[in-house]
Amino acid sequence: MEAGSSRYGSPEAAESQQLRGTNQSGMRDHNERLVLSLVRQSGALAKSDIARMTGLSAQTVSVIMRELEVEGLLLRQEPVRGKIGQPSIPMALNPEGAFFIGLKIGRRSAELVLIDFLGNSRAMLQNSYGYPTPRDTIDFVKSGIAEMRASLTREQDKRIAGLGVAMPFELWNWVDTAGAPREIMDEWRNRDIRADLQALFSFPVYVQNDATSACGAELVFGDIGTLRDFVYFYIGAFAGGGVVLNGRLYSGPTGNAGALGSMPVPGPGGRPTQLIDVASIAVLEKSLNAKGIEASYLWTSPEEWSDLGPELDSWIATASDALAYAIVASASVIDFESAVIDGWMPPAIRARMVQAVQSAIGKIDVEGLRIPSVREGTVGIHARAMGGASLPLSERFLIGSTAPSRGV
Amino acid sequence: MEAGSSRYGSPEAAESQQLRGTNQSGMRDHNERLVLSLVRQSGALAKSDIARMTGLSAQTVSVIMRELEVEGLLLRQEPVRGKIGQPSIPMALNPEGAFFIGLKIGRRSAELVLIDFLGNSRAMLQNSYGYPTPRDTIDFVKSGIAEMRASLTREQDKRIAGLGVAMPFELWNWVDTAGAPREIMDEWRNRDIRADLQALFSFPVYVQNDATSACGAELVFGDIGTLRDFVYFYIGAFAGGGVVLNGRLYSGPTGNAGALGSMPVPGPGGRPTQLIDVASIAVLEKSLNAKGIEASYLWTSPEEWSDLGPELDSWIATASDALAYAIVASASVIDFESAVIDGWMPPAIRARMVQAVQSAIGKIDVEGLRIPSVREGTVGIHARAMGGASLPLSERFLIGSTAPSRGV
DNA sequence: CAATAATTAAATCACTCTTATTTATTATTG
DNA sequence: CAATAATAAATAAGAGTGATTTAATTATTG
Repeated sequence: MEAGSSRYGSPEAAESQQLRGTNQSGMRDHNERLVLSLVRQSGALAKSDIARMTGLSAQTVSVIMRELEVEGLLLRQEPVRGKIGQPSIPMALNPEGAFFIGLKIGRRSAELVLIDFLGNSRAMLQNSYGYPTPRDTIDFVKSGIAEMRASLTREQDKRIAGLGVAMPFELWNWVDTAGAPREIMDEWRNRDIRADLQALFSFPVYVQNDATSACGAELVFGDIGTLRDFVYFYIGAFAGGGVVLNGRLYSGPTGNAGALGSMPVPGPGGRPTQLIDVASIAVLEKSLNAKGIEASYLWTSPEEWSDLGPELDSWIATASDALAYAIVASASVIDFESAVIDGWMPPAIRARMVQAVQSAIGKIDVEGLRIPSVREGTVGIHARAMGGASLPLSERFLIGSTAPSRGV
Repeated sequence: MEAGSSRYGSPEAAESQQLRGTNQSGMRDHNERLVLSLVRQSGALAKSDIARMTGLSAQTVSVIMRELEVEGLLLRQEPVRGKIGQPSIPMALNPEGAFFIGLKIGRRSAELVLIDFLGNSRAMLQNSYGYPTPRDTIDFVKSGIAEMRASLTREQDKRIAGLGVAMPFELWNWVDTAGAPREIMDEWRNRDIRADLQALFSFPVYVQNDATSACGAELVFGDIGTLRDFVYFYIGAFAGGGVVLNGRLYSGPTGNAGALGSMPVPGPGGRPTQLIDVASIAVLEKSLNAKGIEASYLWTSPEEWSDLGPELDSWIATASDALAYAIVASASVIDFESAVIDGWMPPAIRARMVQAVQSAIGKIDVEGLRIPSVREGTVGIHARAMGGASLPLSERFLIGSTAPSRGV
């Protein structure tokens, strides 16, 4: 069985690759998603605002938004007075409009998160382990989701729109690094985890690369302003990335776009190495362990690391040099506006890394390029699970990138 | 005046960035483009084929294709018999359906090409120079296009759909390399060449990066089979690239996507350098000149280079190492299916380079990546001018990437 | 009260879909 | 080999959907 392309995907992944025609329901669907996307971006918008922004007629927008209000996806806000003319009525997303579940499968732990339509976390569960097994993971999901659903009203439960799973690319190749038995890893390789989970639930189940998911969380829930094209790095036990093009998460033909951990970079002494070998928490842990420093709190308390001394400083330095290099290389493939860095680390450390990366970029020859600005991620440590949850949200309620032309 | 984003673009570039709604004419436009794209890809297709491929109803396809036939864009072929049922009538693109003009502005010469709807070259003009000036370029375009149009019937002339200009990113930064006076280069910087050309013609004028254009030519006219995602390298006086995502040329938010010449790569001795500094014809020329070998025929006869000896061999070796590295780095940003290499060189040399690149990739650590296959470009030396011409074709007749959902 | 802007009802228009029909061809039967 | 059945392509007619246009209503400012 071919791995990869069949690993990631959605219920309809198979047919979506084909070029399809558009009909009226496709047109309406597109316009509805457009309205929801704009309202999400702006907080709240009046129908007349939407009409201006989309070029649709006021009447069309009126019909669409009334329907979205009836469906419980939009909430009427207080009329805005003070301007000439009839006061406008901003429409905001209804937090209770839909719910989404995200699952992150990591090297040391799994996370389940339940979020509402605005991306607020409503419940979160964790499960730690030495290494993940399919059986335990499915048990965790089964009981965890049951517990979460018990906290919802019947009305809310009906509005669960899907489960998104964020997991690493070819997790079964961890044999060496994770200290897991080969037969467990082979189980991961040979099992279709998406299908197994789909069998448990009536809502759709999606699977996506974990770092790509984190990137999706930044896109949908993060504070990115008008940013529409960026490259994203998530520094966890390993390092990975994601790519946003034209306001849309781009996961690539095989779902492995943004495999930035595998980017070749000049290592210590100029010898080429992979980004993941210098810019990951696992490397930091190893260097601490080598000095006899116990560092398991790196995994357990990402909100606050204790004083780490010079090992941390030199890790930040080498990791940032490599990240700077990877950003420049990425910018020569796609002219990203920004590079966003987040990870399983305290915000203060993240801020130091961003600063270090910015100054490291200054030392690289960037002629012929527009260098993306470097910023911190705004979602933080739970970005992967949140990103999993963002997947059904995007699939169901958000718009694709290239706007179909409106015609004249 | 801000350079870059305002440099490249189309007549409607300003508004197209906005998220627009879709209406019926947009839907029809989309479906028409879809039909034309599929017919272009397949050579000729019956209405029933299109209906199956698009998911549109047979009747809808019938109406659309009849109209395209009346407009002279499609040609009815001989009915296909031998299968059960009524014989199908394949519809092919009408070569006379539309005409396009491409202009390449290069370091040593400009090229004008007139192509038909199938991409066949109908006329080609060249203008050599030490360095390009805006005034001479516009004169060349004016007289060249007048000459080309004189060869067309009145009917054909009416079907010219646009002019596409392929020129380097920030051409005015050639001050050092091209030996051109600063004031000429500043003229390039401060002038809006697109507007100047647009003033001369009633059809739309587009401008795009030259290597991106070459990539577009490969996409639209090349023999790429079902390839839908690839990274493209064009090795000319300088080196540049392009990116195709989901079957569509991706030029990026500032039009500088695929600036692969600026990709940092390990140079001779492991010191980081830019791809352009090892993999460009200018570098080859310099190394030949250093040995006292006159090499101006590199520019004048790209179809056949004479015996070049060891300098060529070592150039191919270093260039290929760097290309291999750039391909791996690109693959960690986007999981391209293929890397396509073309350039201003004889096909035999191109073939040697591709082979060398393939074996060089084998020596790089590619864990966690799916390595794209490496292939030769199929358009060849005139890819940039052809790509310019492909720009109005794409804008007017081809489909965007993400298929708008068809709805249920 | 005049001007302005938001909103929406009603009528209209454009485009696709469904259904049914016509036409052309191959496959099968006696 | 002629007659019949099966299959597939193409299209006409009518229904349905959704956006647009037009015009009216409402709420506010100055």
